[in-house]
Amino acid sequence: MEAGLGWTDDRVALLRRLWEDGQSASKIAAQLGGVTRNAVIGKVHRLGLAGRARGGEEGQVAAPPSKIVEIETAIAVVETQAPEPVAILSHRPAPEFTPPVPAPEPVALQVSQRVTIMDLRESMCRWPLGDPTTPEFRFCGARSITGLPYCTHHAEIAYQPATERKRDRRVASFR
DNA sequence: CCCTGATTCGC
DNA sequence: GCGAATCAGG
Repeated sequence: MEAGLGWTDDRVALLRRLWEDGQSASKIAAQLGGVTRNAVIGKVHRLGLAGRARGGEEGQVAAPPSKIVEIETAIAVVETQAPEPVAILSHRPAPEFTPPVPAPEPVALQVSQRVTIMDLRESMCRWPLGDPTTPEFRFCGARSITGLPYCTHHAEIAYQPATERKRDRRVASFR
């Protein structure tokens, strides 16, 4: 599953916006998923956008990302990152984003930090928390398992064997 | 040691 | 075109 990664128009567009927004290559890579920061930098150069957003004169500091971009990015992440576990357990979010089914189950106690897209790092859990269309949207942010995008808690929810999923019906609830 | 982007070069 | 390895630096 999850074929066709690579620089699709979508991903390139996202890359452009984030880079021009002053995001670091590593953060952009983490958000895109499936690519390293080297790949991002390489692509940036090939696209001819090397050198950050220069307002004109030197000493110009990149402006902080707008709220809109932050939210758009969050949505993009959910659409490009979450598909793996989400597509299996529930259904891919519709264009307008269909809120996940309410979770009647008390998925154990979780003490996560919750981080915004801005503070999300490669080693942090990328499990989406809440509604991406709201400013309150966050990612789990807990230490992720090496090699996986999620922490132990969310990895358990994300990667459930098809067979086991049948009897032990657990729903991906983004909480 | 954490991070940053830049460049090279085999694929 | 792509991106890992590497370089140079903060």
